[in-house]
Amino acid sequence: MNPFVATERLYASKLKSYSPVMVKLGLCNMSIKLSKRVLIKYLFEKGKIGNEYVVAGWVDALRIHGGVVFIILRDRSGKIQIVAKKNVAKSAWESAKELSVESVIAVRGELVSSKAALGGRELLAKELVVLSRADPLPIDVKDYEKTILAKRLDWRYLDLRNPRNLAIFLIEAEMARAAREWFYSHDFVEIFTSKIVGAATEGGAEVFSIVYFDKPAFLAQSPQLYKQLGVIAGFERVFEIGPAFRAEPHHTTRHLTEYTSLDLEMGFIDSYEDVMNIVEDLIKYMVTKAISKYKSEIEEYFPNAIADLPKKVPRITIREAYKLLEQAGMKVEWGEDLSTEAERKLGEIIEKEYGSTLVFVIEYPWRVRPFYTMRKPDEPEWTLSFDLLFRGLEIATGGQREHRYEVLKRQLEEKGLNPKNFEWYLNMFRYGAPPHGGAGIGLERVVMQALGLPNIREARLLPRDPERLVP
RNA sequence: GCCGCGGUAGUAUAGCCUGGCCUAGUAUGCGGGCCUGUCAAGCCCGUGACCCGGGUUCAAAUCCCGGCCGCGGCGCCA
Repeated sequence: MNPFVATERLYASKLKSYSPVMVKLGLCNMSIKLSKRVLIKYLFEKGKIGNEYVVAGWVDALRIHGGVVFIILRDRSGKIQIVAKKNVAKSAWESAKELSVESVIAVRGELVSSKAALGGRELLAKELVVLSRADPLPIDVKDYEKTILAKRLDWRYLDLRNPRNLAIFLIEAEMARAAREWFYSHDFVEIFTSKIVGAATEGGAEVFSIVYFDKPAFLAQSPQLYKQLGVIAGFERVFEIGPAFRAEPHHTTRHLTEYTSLDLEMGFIDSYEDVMNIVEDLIKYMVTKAISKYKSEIEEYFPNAIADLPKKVPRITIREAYKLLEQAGMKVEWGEDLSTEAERKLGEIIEKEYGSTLVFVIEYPWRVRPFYTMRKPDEPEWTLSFDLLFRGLEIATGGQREHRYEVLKRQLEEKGLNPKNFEWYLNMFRYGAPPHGGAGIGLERVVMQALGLPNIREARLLPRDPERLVP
């Protein structure tokens, strides 16, 4: 049995009986059975000219003439032209000429070859049933550029009827799948940590407050402390793909208040170099898998997408970065974090000098890094940490963590945090904690930079920003 | 949070600076008509809008003030 038909029969077998709604709609009386449905792709790959098939999907386009109606029907596998002719099947033609774009229909028809039709085949309708008629559309589904992003997001489910916008999420899903595959094959254990927390994890980014019965609580801004728990507990290597929340009122094209964080943490490392090796390998695997699987979609819809990734990702210290930026005529503050403009500029410089769209910037100043970061033994003002920039935008942060109890406690206090709030966390380091490190990767940012999207909201199914909470 | 730009039919825009000729233009959508090979179908007819409140003026889409909403830059971050 061919895989397309098999999938559809699997669905059908779950529908043991018709629902009262179907009876009311008269769907039980129609001679088209959705259980006999084949995917459109099947008609082009395996369909026999002259045979009858049932297809169903959305009306992608409509061209209504006098005695003939052309319908471009779309399902998840592709598109095919349906022809309804008055002198072939009058009732099918009558239904067809009353259709609207994006309505859902089922068609029984004969597969015929046609020089004029796309792909050389079309379906000559014998019977056509309107399963759900669509009202006039509030946004332009055919050409997404004709509607501003804010309105598209208000009607996200219609926006995704556009294959370009849907492709973003197919690619994102493939990246996440590839990441999991990579982690599992490298002996990492997937963990699922709580997103409701009693204390802010890092003290840096703003957190969302929630009410947890009678206690104050927060939405987790990062699984940082819990993935360290995983390592110390004895998993040694853990990862998590989950949401992270940031209550920063950003108005930019690269921030979300809720995003997907791809986190990893590993024990028994010699240095943060080990973590960078892992991150480099992982990112390459994720991105390469996705862009090769969706090569044709990317060529068709994303002119600014990257073609491939560099073989070797350069690693430069932030002090070298300051120098490069100064040489390029930019004013930089030594010992400070890189500004947005500086990161962008650095991305350009590295791409020109090293031919790489990716760059690790290492040894960030202690004053801009969180308390758990391990400092450079010989130069304590600098840290064993890194950021990964992709086309001038930070997509990952990581480093080696401080695992020595006394040092960690001192660093916590130095950052002005109250050790009482971190008691459970500090205690972990009293009962055997291996040297370890890890990183966090922003999934939407990877997608955005890989595809060259102008706004990160495009890479999030239902984005949350300071204003947007619906849908 | 600070700063800047904007809000005109379902959608996208013109008009605003320099108030009147705006009965608000165009494209697309939508409704109707003609059409049996279209493929962004075509042709004809029709439909539909100045964010809200206040002010200035003989006169406001246009100028001023307030509000709401949207977009972007920065800081910060993934």
